[in-house]
Amino acid sequence: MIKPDDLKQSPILVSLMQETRAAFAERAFSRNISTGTTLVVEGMPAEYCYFIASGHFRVLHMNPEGRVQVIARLTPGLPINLISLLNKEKINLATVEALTPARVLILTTFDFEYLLTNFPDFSKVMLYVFAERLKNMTQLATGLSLYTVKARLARFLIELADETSPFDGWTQDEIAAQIGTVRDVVGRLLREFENQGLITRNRHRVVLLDRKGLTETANQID
Amino acid sequence: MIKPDDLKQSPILVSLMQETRAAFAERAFSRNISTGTTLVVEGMPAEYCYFIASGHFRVLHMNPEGRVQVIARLTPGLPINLISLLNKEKINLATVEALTPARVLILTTFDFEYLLTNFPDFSKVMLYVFAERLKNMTQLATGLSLYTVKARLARFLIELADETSPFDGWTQDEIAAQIGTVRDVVGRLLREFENQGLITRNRHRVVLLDRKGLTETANQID
DNA sequence: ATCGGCGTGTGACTTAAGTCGTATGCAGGG
DNA sequence: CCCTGCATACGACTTAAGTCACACGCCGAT
Repeated sequence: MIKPDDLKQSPILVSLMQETRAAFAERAFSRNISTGTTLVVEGMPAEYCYFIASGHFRVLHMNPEGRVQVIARLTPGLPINLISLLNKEKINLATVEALTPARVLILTTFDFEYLLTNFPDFSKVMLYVFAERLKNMTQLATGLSLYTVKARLARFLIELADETSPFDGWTQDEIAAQIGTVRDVVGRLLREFENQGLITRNRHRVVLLDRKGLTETANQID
Repeated sequence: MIKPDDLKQSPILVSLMQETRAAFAERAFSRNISTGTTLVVEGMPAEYCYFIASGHFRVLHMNPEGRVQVIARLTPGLPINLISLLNKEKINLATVEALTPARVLILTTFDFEYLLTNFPDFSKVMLYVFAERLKNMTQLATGLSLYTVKARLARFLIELADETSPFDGWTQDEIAAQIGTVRDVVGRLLREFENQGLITRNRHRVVLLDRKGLTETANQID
């Protein structure tokens, strides 16, 4: 059983009205997730949506070859699989995996729709969340199309450095899946950046040395 | 002055409640747009949002080189620039151009937010619109990252053939901007498809000959 | 009819990025 | 301690895709 006040932990749900949180808490149940668990599988019928109580997730697509593109990384508070529920086919549109131990609050499709229709502030908050995600997706798409891998990696490193809660499970494979390339290329470019004195690396952790220089390569087109 | 019943023309706004449409009509004003007009400029302060009464638009990004990536094509009923208004920086996140003569209904930021807070069905409808767009954006991004230009073009042609209201202003440049490549490459591949007997072309119009064959190349990874 | 602009056709060349093979290094479990 | 499994390092090779140069054809405006 979930207590309404527990939901105040969530940076998203906290902005709901008291009664909305109560209705949410009444219907949701919670579940613990261990690292690496696949919470949602693309192509399967969509039955639930989730709200992250704690932990990190990644949303991804895979092509027939097995190459992966990460669509989004989700942090506590954010919803999972809403879009699948809102699309009338009700099929999971992407795969979602836990990157850390995590806990999620689960709603059935039915309860989710109930909240949506009866608690206006709920759908309004979701709208803001979607706007944010749409912005990120746009950046991802335009990055992939209009900038080189080098520029995308430079951007990624800068954003990473600015992150408030640094996640440090970044393997080269992870980075590659994030910026839309393969491991080998990431390795090569990191070496190149290191030789140029833009970064240093010790123990799988990248440290920016020359932020301005990196910003330049992030905008380079040649 | 806009009459509430006019809004029933819009495939999106028609699903609002009578009173919501009335409130919308009371606040919106309308404007005619000629082909090629840039309605929204990326980077400028976001002051209005728009709802398409008639006509087609494209949403795009441009890199410093001038290469263009189309993010979305918008048809009657769909909103324009909502995401920019919902993001707290209130800066236009992309550029929007009219592809045909068009008419739009305009709301100020203030009125938009007013409708959002006071008419729950309004925000709920927008949520569905966003879900759809998020789905499209995801497809765009994963296509760019995980599939070849050839596969993307094949997909594009198939979708185009399935379109209900065929838009026929498709130059090779337009197609290129849509699928994330350049004119030359589109031309080359169309020729190749034609030689393989997958399509024919007469007078700037592409006709599918072998849908199954095209579907195959759409999924090819080699 | 002539002109000029736009969209297109087409080959030759360049290059960013992906692929492959093999080597090294570190870390945890038995 | 030694395996075994992951993550990384790095050079050689391949290729998809972008770039360049130039020619052609169509259409609307003068």
